[in-house]
Amino acid sequence: MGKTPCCERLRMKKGPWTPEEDRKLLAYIKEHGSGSWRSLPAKADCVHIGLERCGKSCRLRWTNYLRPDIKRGKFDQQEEKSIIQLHALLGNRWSVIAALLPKRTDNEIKNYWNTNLKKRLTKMGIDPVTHKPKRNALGSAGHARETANLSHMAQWESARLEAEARLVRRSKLVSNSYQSHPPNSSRPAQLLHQVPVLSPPKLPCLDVIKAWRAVFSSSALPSHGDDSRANGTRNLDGFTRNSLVDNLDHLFPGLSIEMISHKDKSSACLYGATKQGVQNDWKCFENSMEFQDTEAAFSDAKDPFKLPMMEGFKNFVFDNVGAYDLSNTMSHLDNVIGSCGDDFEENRTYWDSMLNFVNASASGSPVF
DNA sequence: AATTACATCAACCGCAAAACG
DNA sequence: GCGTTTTGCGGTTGATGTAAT
Repeated sequence: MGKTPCCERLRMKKGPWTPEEDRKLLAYIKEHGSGSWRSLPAKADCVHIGLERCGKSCRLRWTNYLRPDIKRGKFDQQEEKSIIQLHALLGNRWSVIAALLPKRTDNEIKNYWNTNLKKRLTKMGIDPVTHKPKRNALGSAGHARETANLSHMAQWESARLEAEARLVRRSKLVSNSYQSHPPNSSRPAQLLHQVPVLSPPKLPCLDVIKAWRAVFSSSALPSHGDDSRANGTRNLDGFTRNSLVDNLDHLFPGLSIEMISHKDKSSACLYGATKQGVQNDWKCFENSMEFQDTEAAFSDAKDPFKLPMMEGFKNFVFDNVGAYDLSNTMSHLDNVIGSCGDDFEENRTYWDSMLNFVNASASGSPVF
């Protein structure tokens, strides 16, 4: 490598962008689209429109500042929480984190982490790299086991998150292409085949920590001794809330699911979306309910589908996803159970403490 | 009011991977 | 298949704003 930076090589302008430059770049993108920076940079195009910036600088300005779908300003509590949680799982993989935080750029998240969140965690005696209390850094045998298992969890979840991020990115690509090339335009037909068709305007949110906690908080996983698990013939009613979500998410990458129970609000919501046939048509399922006692309702492992919302979701799955191989579900479930293993309590405690300190800090702590 | 220290964030840099010719 | 160029990412810098002294 060791190439001369394009800005220097082409004697392009550097430094802060002026409103006039922004206007010119926006005008260019409006006319040509934002898909290909290859066609925009430094050669004749930028100069031609009076923008003496290299393509790299243009792309950066667009992706981090000018893009219309960027949310600017202060991060709210939920976003802070998500950043901390995702960083605990993914480390400094800002692009993946940004893909899971709608409307925020990786640069913005990275800045916010470095200037704000990292310091807060340090002040609280929590190592911002490991996300563990510093006094436990040298830890015990139990800690080693916890770390090993957490690492395993992180790898597993990380792979899934990256896949999710790829989907989001591809969906944005489709969205951009759609803007640049409306259906009746001369958009190359090739692109339509290359890029999987996803819903441009809305992808379901996936809160990974909630998913994690759902797995590790579940008292509803079927027991190993459950005979019906072996035959692979029983229907969805045999599965519990958490294993259903977990398995559907893995078996059907196109089906995104979020299911949350809010203890304090005594409510729950379930969200799912799946692609319909060969059309650009996504079908969504969304349902929420109020309960007298959510905890009791969801901890009833024996008959979770008495809940009407679950009944509705089950029908949604059968109607829109169709037949699938239950034996895969079974083997995956075995893996889930296996990975939970003996460290179940330790992991649950870890994530609970993560959430607790964020929640506690948000309400009155001098640090937050 | 002036100076200094600290915080913020847009923008740059270098690198690696992907795409191109 | 290979060299070159472009793209995307994470780390870092430095200009600017704000608070403290």
